[in-house]
Parts: sequence; C-alpha cells; structure tokens
Amino acid sequence: MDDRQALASFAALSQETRLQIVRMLVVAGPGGMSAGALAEKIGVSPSNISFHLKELDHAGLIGQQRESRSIIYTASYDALGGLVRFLMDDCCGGHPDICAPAIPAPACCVTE
Amino acid sequence: MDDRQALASFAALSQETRLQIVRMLVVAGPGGMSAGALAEKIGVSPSNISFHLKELDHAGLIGQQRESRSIIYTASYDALGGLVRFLMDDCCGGHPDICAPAIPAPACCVTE
DNA sequence: TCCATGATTCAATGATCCTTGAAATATTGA
DNA sequence: TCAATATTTCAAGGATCATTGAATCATGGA
Repeated sequence: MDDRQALASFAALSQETRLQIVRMLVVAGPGGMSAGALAEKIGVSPSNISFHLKELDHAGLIGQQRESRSIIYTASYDALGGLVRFLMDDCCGGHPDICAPAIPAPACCVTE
Repeated sequence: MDDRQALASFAALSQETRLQIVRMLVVAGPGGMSAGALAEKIGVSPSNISFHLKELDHAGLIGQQRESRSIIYTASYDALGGLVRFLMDDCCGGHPDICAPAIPAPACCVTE
C-alpha cells in the first residue's frame, strides 16, 4: 500500500458512519450486505449511505456486486490488512524495540 | 482505545503533512524533534507546522515538552500501537480465518 | 408495458478543514 | 531591559466534506 492509498483510507475511516459500515461489512463476511440493509441498521437515509459507500469504494476499502435489485457490498480484507501493515511499518519500522511492547500479541499473530 | 479516539486518530493521519510528521517523530525516537526542525525538514511554515502539531496532539498521537526555547515533540507509541490494535480488532474480530492471511507476519510479531 | 423496489445522482446549504501572514507569547543571552 | 530566537495564536480566505430531499436509473414481477 502506498501513501496515497493510506491517506485515502484514513480519511475514509475518520467518519463515524463509514466506520460503522466497515465494521458491519467485516462482521457480515464474504456474504456482504445490501445498501438498504446497511442504511436501515445504521439509521441513515438511502442517499446518505450511498454517499458514504462511494467514499469507501473510492478508497478501495469495500467492493460491490449487483444481485438482482440490490447491490451487495463487501469489506476488502486485503485493503484492511494492508492498512494494518502500513501502520505497523510506520511504527515498528523506526524502533521495533520501542513499538513491540505497544502491540501485545494481537489476535492475528497467534493463530498457530 | 475507544471509537472516539480512533476516529480522531484516523482524521489526524489522513493529512499528508501530519502523516509526515508522525513518521519523522517515530523515526526520531524518544529524543523527538523540535517544531522548527520538523517545519524545515517537511518544508512548511512555522505557523502551519504548529497547526498540524496541535491537531496531532489533540488526537493524542504525539506528546510535547519544552526544552529551552524549543518545544520537542515525540510520537506516542502507545497511541499508535493502540490504533493498530483497533484496526486489527475490527478486521480480525469478525473473521480471523479470513483476515489472518491478509496480514502476513508483520515485523512486530516475529520478535522472538 | 406498467408499477414497485432498491439504489444512485444531483444541486444546494451548512459545516469543517487547510493555508497564509501578521501579531502575540515565551525563553535566552547581551 | 533590549534584542533575537522559537513557537503559537489569530483572523480571513478558499477548499473540501457532510447532509438533505428531489429527481433519476436499473431491475424484476404483474
């Protein structure tokens, strides 16, 4: 992930509604959720959810796919993982000895 | 880290100058850097660097400490580590099996 | 074809953010 | 105290972002 994409990702995640969307899509998994379902769950208007979905899509954090009348959105695990790595590189790249204790055994790293 | 702080952190990191500042401070380590040194290295005016430093400070991503005439800024490794964990929880919390491969052995996790 | 559903687009408004330069504050040394 | 250094604060501007409701587009069923 380059700086450009990281900046866009940070901007996308800095808005409450969009953070909620990403969270819901991550929990929803590969099946994703429709724009309407997201709007109802979060409690915003269709046009508003559409606006924020476009922002997230433009940042590359989500994907979409039409399914009959609905459009199904899914989280981009690659992009989210890439952003985690980007942050880690910035933090650990400089001073691993200092940063390591700040990140105590995250769930992803103890899979084995 | 709660949502409020995460949103503020994302907003703070979504601006190029501020991302540069954080990077430099991380690399600088505990010794930190003065506002003037940051302004010169990045190539912005004193008032501009001051504006962005205040934003980062407000988000809790950096700390400061006066040293004679200069004010020395340092990166908050706790806050940065907390943000990494926050992102990981959002990603891994939902579907560890899906997210784990997206985050291949980050540097911090292979210290031993 | 006609209608209903699901979603996006558009224009307008208000809010927030970024930049700039001038003025103000704090610290140190002569 | 006076001047120089380092930084912040302030006000004004332009730019970007978020919200709203109406209009538009796409799809599927009667």
